Amino acid sequence: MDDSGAPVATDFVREFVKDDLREGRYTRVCTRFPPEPNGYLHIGHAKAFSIDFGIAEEFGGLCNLRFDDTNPTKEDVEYVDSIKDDVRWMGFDWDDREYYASDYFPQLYTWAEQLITDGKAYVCDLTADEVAKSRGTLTEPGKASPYRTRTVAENLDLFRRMKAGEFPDGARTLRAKIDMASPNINMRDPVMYRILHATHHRTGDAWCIYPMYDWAHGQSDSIEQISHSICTLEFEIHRPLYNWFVEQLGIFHPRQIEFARLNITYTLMSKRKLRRLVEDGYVNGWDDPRMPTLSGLRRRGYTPEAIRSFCSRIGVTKIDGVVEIGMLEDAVRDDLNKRAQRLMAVLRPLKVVLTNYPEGVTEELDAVNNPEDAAAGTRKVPFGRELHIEQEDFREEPPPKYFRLAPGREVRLRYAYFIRCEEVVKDADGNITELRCTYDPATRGGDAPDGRKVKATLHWVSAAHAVPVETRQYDYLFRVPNPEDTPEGQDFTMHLNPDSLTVITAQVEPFIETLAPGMSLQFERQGYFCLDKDSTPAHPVANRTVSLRSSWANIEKKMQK
RNA sequence: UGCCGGAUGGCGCAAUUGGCAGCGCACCUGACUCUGGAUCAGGGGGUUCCAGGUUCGAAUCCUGGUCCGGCAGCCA
Repeated sequence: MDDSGAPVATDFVREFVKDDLREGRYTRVCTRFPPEPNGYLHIGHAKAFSIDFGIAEEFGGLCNLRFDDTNPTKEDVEYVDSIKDDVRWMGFDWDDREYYASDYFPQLYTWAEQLITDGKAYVCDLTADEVAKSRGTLTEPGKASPYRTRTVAENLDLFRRMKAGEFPDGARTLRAKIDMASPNINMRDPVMYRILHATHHRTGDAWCIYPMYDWAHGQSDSIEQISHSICTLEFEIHRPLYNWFVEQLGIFHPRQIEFARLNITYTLMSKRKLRRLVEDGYVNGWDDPRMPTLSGLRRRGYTPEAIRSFCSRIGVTKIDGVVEIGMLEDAVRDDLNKRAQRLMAVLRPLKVVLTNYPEGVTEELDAVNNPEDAAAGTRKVPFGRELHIEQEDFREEPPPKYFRLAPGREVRLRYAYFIRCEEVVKDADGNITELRCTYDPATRGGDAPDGRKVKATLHWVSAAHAVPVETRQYDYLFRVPNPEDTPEGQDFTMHLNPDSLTVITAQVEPFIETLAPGMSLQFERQGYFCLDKDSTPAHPVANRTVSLRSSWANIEKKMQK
């Protein structure tokens, strides 16, 4: 139970940790988030580090940030910087415990020599192709490398010369001597070191041999005294290998627990494929608001609270499933509803002239900033004779259940007056260009003293005061729930949604000019927006985070069927 | 065909470890409302993968099967 008496969410990982503590396998909890700096973090990583940091915090332990930077050909400081920004933005703190697997290269090297000395590792001269062939298959055992029986002295000598740079890339590897017949292919003498004459973003040219992930990861955890090494399902089959290494070395033994990675409909969660979208120009960078990256979601207007809430709602299991994107959208709406500054913005303007309203007069009307938060106060909205309303808020021939404006009908303009549509003005082609309406001065503020009701309240903006704002309306990046499902010979790009971005210049009440970029907004009756980083006072730009729920949209959809 | 793992309403998860299968999202109905939003009240939807077994009683234990995912990088 927490302070409110509500049960604290638990899951199988937390239960394991609890058991370990109770049974004394570990005396304190230490976890880590171990990204490779080869791309930007996405919401799947947010799930992972919410578990890592969350569990550490709940059990009074610590969570380290460690960069698994063992492959210099794919990594870059740009990525380490973005990763730190994203984790911090999400509200997690690793204090000074910022570690790098590359810091452990010397220790790893020493341990490798120890395994050689113990006869548990050897230098192999087979090519990559030959290793692949001799590894066997899923159903047949592998064949021993002809170099498997080299003497300790020869192995040591060769390994030192590998390190000294005497051999070209790929010429030799250091391999663990385990079991070529193991049913677990990871145990068939896995490669520990490869020769790579590449400059590392941190260690420069100090090394020309680099540890494989499988050799580096478990020992890195061990060095940091990680009690619970929480990772995704695909590493489950590697666990016996990690255990083997720490046992041979006789060092601290972390417990690895695997959970299912996050999948969400209508998007992708693979760093490789996301990079492809960026590099081939399908999106405008890693922080494109259509991307499921944390930087993209941030720019889109998602808040850390919304993402954390989503992560806790989806839970942690070993079931490899797919979360409907509606869950994520519900989490942002829920959060933004409580915090977003309300504004009126007309996306597709329809001119309204109030024929009985004096010309050249401007009134200032009071509007509530956030009905969910009285502390947010009110603001003034200018009102005049000529207004814009939303095109879709008028129908010359209203269908059943359509409550909005129509000829002869009366509706309320939010925070303003009741108006009645008296005349529809059309151009030569029959397009509606203007509505001529009358207003009822007695309804100022939005209430009728005689108690009469209207069925609809419309948002509006004064034509004389409207500020043009570029709005970017985003739709799903893919047209299908599972973009990875493609016919033979095709790839996920075939499912890209050509309409994932629609730019519309909206007419917005002038209050928007006082707001800072990044602030959460709601354009009433439309959706949640936030001011983009491209926004300037002269040219405001707003991204649509997510539309508002709309029961009218559902009714319309059903009527079409 | 080998090994590892998984299976509970459409989706995500629970079920005090053998005791009336619940919750969130989605969906539907109604109330309320100056956002067709929010809120509130209610509703539909389950062969708990299948078949046997143990038991007064099985989502849970046992046996056998089915289906799905992962693993054959000098990637992580």
